[in-house]
Amino acid sequence: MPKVSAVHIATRKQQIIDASFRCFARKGFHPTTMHDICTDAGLSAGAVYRYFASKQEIIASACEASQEPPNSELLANAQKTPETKERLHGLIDAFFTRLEGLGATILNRALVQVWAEAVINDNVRGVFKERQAKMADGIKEIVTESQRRGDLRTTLDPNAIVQAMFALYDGFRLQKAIDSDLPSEAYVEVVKALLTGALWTGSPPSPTSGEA
Amino acid sequence: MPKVSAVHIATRKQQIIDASFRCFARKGFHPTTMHDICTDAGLSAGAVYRYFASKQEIIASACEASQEPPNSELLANAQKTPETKERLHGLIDAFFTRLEGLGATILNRALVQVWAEAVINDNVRGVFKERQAKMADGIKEIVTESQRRGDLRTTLDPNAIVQAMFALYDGFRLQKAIDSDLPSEAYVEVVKALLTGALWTGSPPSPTSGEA
Amino acid sequence: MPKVSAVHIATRKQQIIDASFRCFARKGFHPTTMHDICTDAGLSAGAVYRYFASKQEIIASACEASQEPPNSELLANAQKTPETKERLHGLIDAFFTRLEGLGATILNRALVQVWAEAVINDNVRGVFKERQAKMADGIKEIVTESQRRGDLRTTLDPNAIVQAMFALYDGFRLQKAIDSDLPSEAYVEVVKALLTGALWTGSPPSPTSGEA
Amino acid sequence: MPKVSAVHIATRKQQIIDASFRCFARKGFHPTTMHDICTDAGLSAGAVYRYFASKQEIIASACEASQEPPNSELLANAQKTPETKERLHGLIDAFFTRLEGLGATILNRALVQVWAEAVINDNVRGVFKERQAKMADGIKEIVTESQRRGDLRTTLDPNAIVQAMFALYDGFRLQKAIDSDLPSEAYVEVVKALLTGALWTGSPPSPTSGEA
DNA sequence: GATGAATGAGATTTCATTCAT
DNA sequence: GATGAATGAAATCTCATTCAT
Repeated sequence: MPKVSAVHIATRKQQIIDASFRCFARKGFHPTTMHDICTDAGLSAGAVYRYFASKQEIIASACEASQEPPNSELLANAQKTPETKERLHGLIDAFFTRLEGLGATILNRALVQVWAEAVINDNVRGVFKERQAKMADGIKEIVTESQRRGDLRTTLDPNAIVQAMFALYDGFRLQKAIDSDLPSEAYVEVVKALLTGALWTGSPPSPTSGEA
Repeated sequence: MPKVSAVHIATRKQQIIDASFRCFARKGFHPTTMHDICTDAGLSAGAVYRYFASKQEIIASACEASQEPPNSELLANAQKTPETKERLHGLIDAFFTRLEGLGATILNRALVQVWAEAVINDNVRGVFKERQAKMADGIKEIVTESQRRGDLRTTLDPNAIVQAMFALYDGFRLQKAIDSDLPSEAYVEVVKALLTGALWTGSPPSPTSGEA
Repeated sequence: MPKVSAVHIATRKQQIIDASFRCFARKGFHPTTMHDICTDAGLSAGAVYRYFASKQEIIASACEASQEPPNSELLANAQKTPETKERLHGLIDAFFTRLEGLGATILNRALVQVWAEAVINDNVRGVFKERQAKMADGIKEIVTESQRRGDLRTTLDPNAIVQAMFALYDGFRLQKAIDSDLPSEAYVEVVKALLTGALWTGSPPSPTSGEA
Repeated sequence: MPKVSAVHIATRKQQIIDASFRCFARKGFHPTTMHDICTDAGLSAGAVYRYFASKQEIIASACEASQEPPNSELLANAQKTPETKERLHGLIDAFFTRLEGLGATILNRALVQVWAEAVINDNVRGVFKERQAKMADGIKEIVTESQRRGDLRTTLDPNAIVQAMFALYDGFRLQKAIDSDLPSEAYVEVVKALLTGALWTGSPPSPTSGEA
């Protein structure tokens, strides 16, 4: 019985989280009512409250769920690729490929709501920073490895490089959240070019350039 | 009398917008109550409603106010600088310098709320896209001019380059909204390096690289 | 479940309409607060709003409920009486008998509020005129039949005669709304006398009298 | 100075009462705001409050003003007419002639509001009943005189006859308040006929008819 | 387990009234 | 005297949450 129950509970919880995602992407966290979620999930208020103690708990669960699943696999794949340039391009493709497909718009829109909530809600911010830090660590390894190889300039702060990579990713998700029809291909090319020196075709940097 | 009145009205409106900004940055649009705004502005409910017809109107005004003022001056300055690299660096400095100072944290946090609202609110989204487009146009001129000069690769879509520049800016503002202590210097260096070919120190791109 | 629900809903709606009637008779539509209605109905605000979407909807429902139920039965009874005089007396008795009893004062007072609302509110006026017209049609048949028989002067406009009958009824209800102790008997006698030629005992009308 | 002041005060008061009348006829007492009245009167809130202590006072004044001015003259005129039938017809004409003209619709509509207020407001009801009683007294004299002359049946309660006369008047005003286009002529003919035995053309009443 | 009617605190908004200028 | 900005109590309505069935 506990086994069956556990599966049932997980199913119901997922059903509710899925519904809340759709609602949050459509109306944001606070304008979404419990009634909205119940209707979208096809459950009664009483049923929903059996699985989540409060709306806050649903918001927290949705925030957690909104973040990338542990991408150790992604990084492991990247590390299999020997050449730095191919490795970075592969990483970029892996991330941006996620932004295609039907569920991506809902995910992007919900993510922007999560950001807004992280700004004002200590708990959500805590979870958010933790996940972000974990992901950053994985990327940072790749960056410092690339610096060690002499493919990325060593005078630049590897943390800041990672921040820029996140910015290029999140900034684009924001743009897609607001305009879901935005195509990705040209943007991905630019990101690849930025990270592997293929944008700038002017005079090469002076030896000390970039050392502020 | 009209003179006095007009000034008075403008003052009060600004007072209310300022208060609402602080509230919105702290709690987000929807959890902020009119009571919060009244208290923060030091006015009674009736007084606030003399200047704004509804909470929605205050939100809309705050959204408009949150966006960069028309930065024609910024662009004009950039265009005075002859060399492309200096020009881009100047532009980057101009934008990121704004992110320092006391009000910047409030502005960044409020901006993330504006993004979240733009995702779910047609009116706010409309205003947002319009302003964004206007700013993008200015930047795009600089990008295409740089491509014409042969300083930026012409096979890359200038619109996508502008998108990447926005992403590098907005993505960082998001990070500062969530962690206001984040220092800017190292990040700015990376952005400059990215745009002027100073990050990548590995093998140069093959002639056809970047042509997807 | 639908059966139980339907009965339950009807019961609750009636409970709320009854309470609102008492409140409206006591304080009028606009000075009556939702709190008054909730208290009088013994329900919470939320419960009341489950059955009526707004105060306006309660007012509209009360206005409809305040009007005489379709009195086809009344008219059918009248038409069974062969003699015109008896027929009119029966009709008068039927109408005025309604004005006795406990609920009548509340009904009269609420009705005056409905009149006031009909004057200023297009929707209420529409419903009011429609019901009034339906009732007038029934009475008019009796009047024209009486004229055909030669019992009522044919030179008088039957519509105007019906209007006068309504006036004698509504005008008295107004008086009872303001002074609920007013006795009905003497008044009813006068109405009967007016309609069946028993008031005037002076010289008979000249043949052309009444032809303006 | 006191003389000038007195005139000024009276002028202003009248200006405010006139404005409030228009507002009350349009929206009813309670939905009318002080702002409505100020705007319609072309005065500021402060100015209005110099002449009336509260909205209630304006309502009370409007209620008083809404009632027929002491119609001693009307009655005196009637009493100059020797014959009962002419006398009653003259009285009826005098009353109903007032219902023509531009201001009459506003007056009728406002009057219905006054009735509604009289039902729920002790002060207004008091004033209303007093005025009503005064007017009734005058009419009653004419009725009893007519009974003494043998023109109206003496077995009918003179008070009830007066009530019926009021009902015929007020009931019609109600109808005109709701439908201002309603013509008066046919109705006036019916009222004259009712009161002077010209409606009923059937069998005469039995000697004891009307004695309940 | 599931339901959905009921609760009631709290949100937005209005408006009669005051008072400094 | 006149103005109209400001006040703040109170009204309408919503919605997260509970609990009897």
